[in-house]
Amino acid sequence: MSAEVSAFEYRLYPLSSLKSNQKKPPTIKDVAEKAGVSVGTVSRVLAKEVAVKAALRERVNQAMAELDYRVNIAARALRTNQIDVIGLILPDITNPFFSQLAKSIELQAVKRDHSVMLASSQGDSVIERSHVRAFLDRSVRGIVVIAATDNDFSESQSDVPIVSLDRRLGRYPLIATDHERGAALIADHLYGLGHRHIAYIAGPQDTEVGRLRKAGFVNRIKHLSAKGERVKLRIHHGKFDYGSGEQIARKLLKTTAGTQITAIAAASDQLAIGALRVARDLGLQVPADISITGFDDIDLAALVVPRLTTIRQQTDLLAECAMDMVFGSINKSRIKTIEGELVVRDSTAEARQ
Amino acid sequence: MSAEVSAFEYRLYPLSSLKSNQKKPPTIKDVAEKAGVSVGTVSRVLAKEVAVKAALRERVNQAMAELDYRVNIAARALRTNQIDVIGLILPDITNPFFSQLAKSIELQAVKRDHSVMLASSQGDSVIERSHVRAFLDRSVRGIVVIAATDNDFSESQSDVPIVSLDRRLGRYPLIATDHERGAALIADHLYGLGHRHIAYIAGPQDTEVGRLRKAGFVNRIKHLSAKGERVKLRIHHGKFDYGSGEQIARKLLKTTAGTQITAIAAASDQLAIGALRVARDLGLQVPADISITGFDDIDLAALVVPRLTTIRQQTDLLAECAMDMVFGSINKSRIKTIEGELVVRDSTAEARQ
DNA sequence: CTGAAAGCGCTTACAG
DNA sequence: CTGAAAGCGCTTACAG
Repeated sequence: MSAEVSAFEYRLYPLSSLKSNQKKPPTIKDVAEKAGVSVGTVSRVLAKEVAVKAALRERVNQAMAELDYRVNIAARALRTNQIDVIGLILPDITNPFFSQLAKSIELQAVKRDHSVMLASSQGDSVIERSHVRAFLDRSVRGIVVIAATDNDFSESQSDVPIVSLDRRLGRYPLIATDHERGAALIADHLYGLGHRHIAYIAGPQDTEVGRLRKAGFVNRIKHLSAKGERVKLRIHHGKFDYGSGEQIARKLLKTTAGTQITAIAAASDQLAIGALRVARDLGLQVPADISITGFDDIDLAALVVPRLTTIRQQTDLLAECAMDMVFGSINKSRIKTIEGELVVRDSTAEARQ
Repeated sequence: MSAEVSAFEYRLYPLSSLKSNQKKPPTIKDVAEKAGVSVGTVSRVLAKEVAVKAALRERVNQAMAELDYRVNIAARALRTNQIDVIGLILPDITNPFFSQLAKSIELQAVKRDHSVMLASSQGDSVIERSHVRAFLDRSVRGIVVIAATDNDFSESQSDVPIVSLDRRLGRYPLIATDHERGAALIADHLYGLGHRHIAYIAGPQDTEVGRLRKAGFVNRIKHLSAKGERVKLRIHHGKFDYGSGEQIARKLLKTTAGTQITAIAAASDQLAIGALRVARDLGLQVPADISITGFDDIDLAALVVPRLTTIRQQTDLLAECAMDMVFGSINKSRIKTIEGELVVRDSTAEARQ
């Protein structure tokens, strides 16, 4: 009895149909049959080749519509060694600036009928390297990487275009904001407001970004110092995150030397926001007692209290240039620089006396 | 003369080698030859099948190492109708809570040797739908979606597991925080601090999350009202973003009724942070004059001034459960709920008299 | 346990 | 302009 039941059930749901109880999706062959043409012709219609007679094209399109045909991407990839995917590698999607960049990249990719694969390096260039290889294995159309750290990374010669964005990867082309000049704009701004005791919270010096922003700021301050009033500049180093900002600002503002400081220039908005929070904790008014500046202009910069004076990076433009370079000619230039823009908000004011 | 030169150049760089001047990557066939076995055996070693003699396995592994062999993913995908990719669809990667979730998902995927493809729906369920189809076309291993809005979405029956995370997609299984209970915890907290004039800033009511959090909060307040002191509750509706919080709080606090309010409970941290900023603009001290609460516990919640009292969502656990469900048995439960946790920080205090 | 062979669904020279 | 056919690099019954 029980055997009978189970046999009956088996008849109803044979194993093969359990695993996939929908019919197999139609292939190019089905379309060809239905339209009464060869598979080659279907493929040509698919590829939007012009050299197909309108009548045939029409029949093929109709057949595809009727069958709800969808091209098999794996088969195409196997033939062409290429898929419509852009690989994006970044240190941490949680970083608001990177997530803005990721959004822009995705937008650009969709605009070109591509998808994006996302991989986090967690700031580790070994992981980063393995992600690059993995993307290459997948025959992606191109790879965009926001590099973890400086390194001499270089994959064995490959057809796949690799470009770095914001933070340089090895000798690959780079699209980035002019960090040096942006930092100089901040220096000018603070100097113009009469600040002569300034602390600079630098980003990590094992990244080009960190070094460039610091150099841009410091050199500009030196320049101004040389031809005008002298500036006392203290420099501290951290990462780019909130925590570093908090930690460094706390240490800084508690020293006696720290009490003389009238402005803190931070190498990133996150650092600046961390500093903002410390200032508040210590009962300092921003900007009345102390001015604070950032870099990046993440969404949050306009929302913190007080709103942050910073350098705006044009993420949309950066992403667009990166993708242009991926899809563009072979003759890629080494580096493409985008201007940052000084955005003056409420966190800076004239230096207190 | 010029013809000669060009012929010479052509000889040096025939077109085919210009396009790809690296040698073709080795295939399973090359490995088989080198190891002196059949391609079938190589494939079996690749698949880590145990039923391969150690001696052969050894030879194959050696050959693969020497040739630096890498499996062709497209070919495998064509055969198996499956790739080691998880599709992740979310409304906006820029939303800090979603980006935290995305990070956790990617971590989980890597742990299972999968990659993630990212697609933004921009809160539009038509785009969302097309992304689902696109992922299905790619034969991804599974799809995780943070739904744009409520809708009765349902793809034609498919082998590919689809699960929704945080925000429900159609009738697909959902992994989410217990929003209702979380909101009730906030209600208890505020009531316990003596707040009797409360404003609730609700999230969009065309999302289940928005409705559940509101219901959880409102019902709990009603319950407390019924058996204790009465609470005056005002409800306003917005989106989940900073801007809505700012806008609603501003309107709210400027009314005469608004001045009686001693607490604002917001349906998200972003709304709460927007409200925080308005309170500050209007010269209100938080929490002395007014308490403000959020929901999510994004990184930022612990960094704003004052630090935000909120409900912590366990993003790692949410992501893990979602991936367990993707990779898990066929017998998926409709819904899996994770507890939220009340995190009391500095933005709430006893109600002013 | 292993090999020979079929076949996944496309694209693309090659003829005509 | 179109068709017939080869082949991309794998996996997997099927024998043995």
